[in-house]
Amino acid sequence: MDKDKVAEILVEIGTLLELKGENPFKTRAYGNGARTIQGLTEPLEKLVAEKRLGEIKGIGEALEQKITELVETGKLKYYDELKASIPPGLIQMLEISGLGPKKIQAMQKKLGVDSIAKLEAACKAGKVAELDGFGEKTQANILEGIELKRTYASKHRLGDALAVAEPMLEILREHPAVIRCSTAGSLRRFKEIIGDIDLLASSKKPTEVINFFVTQPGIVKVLAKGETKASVILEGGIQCDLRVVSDAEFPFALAYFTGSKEHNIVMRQRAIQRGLRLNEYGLFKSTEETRDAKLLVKCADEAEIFAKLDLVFVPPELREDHGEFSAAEKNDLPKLIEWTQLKGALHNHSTWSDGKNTLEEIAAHMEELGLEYWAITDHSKASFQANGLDAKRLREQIVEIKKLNEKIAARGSDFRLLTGSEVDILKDGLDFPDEVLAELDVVVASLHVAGSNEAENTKRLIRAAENPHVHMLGHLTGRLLLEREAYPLNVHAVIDACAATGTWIELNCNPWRFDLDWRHWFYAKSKGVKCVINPDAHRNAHAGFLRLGAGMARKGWLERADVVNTLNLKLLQNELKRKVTVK
DNA sequence: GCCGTTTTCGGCCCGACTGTTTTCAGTCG
Repeated sequence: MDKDKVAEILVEIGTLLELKGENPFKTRAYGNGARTIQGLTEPLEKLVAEKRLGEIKGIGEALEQKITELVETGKLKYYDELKASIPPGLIQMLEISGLGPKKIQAMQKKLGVDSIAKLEAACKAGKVAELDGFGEKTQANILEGIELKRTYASKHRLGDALAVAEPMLEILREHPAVIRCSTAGSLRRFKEIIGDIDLLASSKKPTEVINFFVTQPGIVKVLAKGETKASVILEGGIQCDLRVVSDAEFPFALAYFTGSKEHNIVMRQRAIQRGLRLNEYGLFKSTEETRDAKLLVKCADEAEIFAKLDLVFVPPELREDHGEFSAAEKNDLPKLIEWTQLKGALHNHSTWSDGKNTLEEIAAHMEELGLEYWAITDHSKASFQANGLDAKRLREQIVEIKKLNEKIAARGSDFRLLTGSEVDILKDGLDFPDEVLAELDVVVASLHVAGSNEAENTKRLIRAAENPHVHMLGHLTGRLLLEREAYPLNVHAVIDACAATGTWIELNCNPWRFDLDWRHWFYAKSKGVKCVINPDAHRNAHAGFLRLGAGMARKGWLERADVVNTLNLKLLQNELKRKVTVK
């Protein structure tokens, strides 16, 4: 059993224990264990075989035993029994906003409610309101929560969230009572999937800002509204929370609400170790919880908070408790890539296959953006649904691109389109023979039709990496976020093959993909595999994905030198020729 | 369930908001 599956089961055990009313710290231990396992750089099987799991912080005796059983037998008796003892409907009920383990337990015990359907019926019959600790309002809120869950998804892709969050932030920034404002939460950390949008503002008149916020157009429902905090649902169903604090509190609140929760826990612990107390209002010279301004350690921004805890500034993307503390202590954090360092992209489409813009439109737009190059890598013929090119059309396209480049050069511009193909990885090799691939500037090899056999998929990708003409593997795992899982694949084996052959791996920055996942780049980087941040653009507006892709690369701790398309055109062209030469 | 320059037990981050209460429990982030 692989580590993702193990982590998934540990998380589920935590949830099930929560529903049983277990000690919250015990349930959290399972969640922590899951994150630890997921973040391992060594293969889990190896750690289990060598009995070294217990040496890892956060994995104790109980977790070691359970993980070992899972890895060695693919099953866990404790988990099966636990799962059998809890109706699956209860887990779904946990997803209803406002319902937690305690209320769910109470309703199950007293009303026999063990599914959302039964819960809805009990509310409509007025039975829930009669229970101790419940009332009319709670009952109505549960019904509304059921409706909201039905209507709206609880998870959203980063691109969709940014599209509504950034305009809202601009509106707040314009308000005269707002001093500073920022996104926070998973959005600021650039998680590929976010639950809700967190906004933070500082002001001397918080209530005024809150009142302004909840009356903005595009808000379909106000969930909660207090003096300093409001929660609303935006059109499209994304929840958006705003907190308003004083300007002196702003850096502390920003750090706090940016999280992650795991990162914050370590921050607080570091404060306590230094005889200080950290919360969202400040850092205090006290061992007691306090908000006493006389005890406040003033910090003008987040960097000063980190400094007081003997850390250098940790960029929001790295705040996942994934090793940022040990690196920040030693001033050993990576100098993360900036999206403005990207000079072009190497995987894009045009009207020749399934793209929406012509070669001329693409060249004009990308040059206008200040980029130096843009590779046209339309689909190969096996992707007939995408109007893939055969060798004849591909050669015609090469001629067109060369002509267009000559025109661009004639008016004194250094911008260039590059010729290329996103060649399909078929069952028995690539969709073009080597002599055709040899005519191209850029070759991206992608697996579009994968099988269900992990070994087979892995073998196909490794064989593609071994081809001297293939520069990079495209969207390696084939996942579509919130829609389709990655196909079964031994990612580490493919990364190893790329390391051995000098093949690059794409970080496809279409917000549906973000593939390869940021979590794998630690390993890829450790093996010396280079990244290419590609928008896989099907229309000119998709060039904007580059910014998101750079954010994902930052989450994967990548620096400028790790990313091929930070090179200027000349250096890039040298690199593109290198693989064939060394073979 | 994990952990230990407060070490094998007793903590574990903590405040805002809501709804139900009349001082607090549950939920959320």
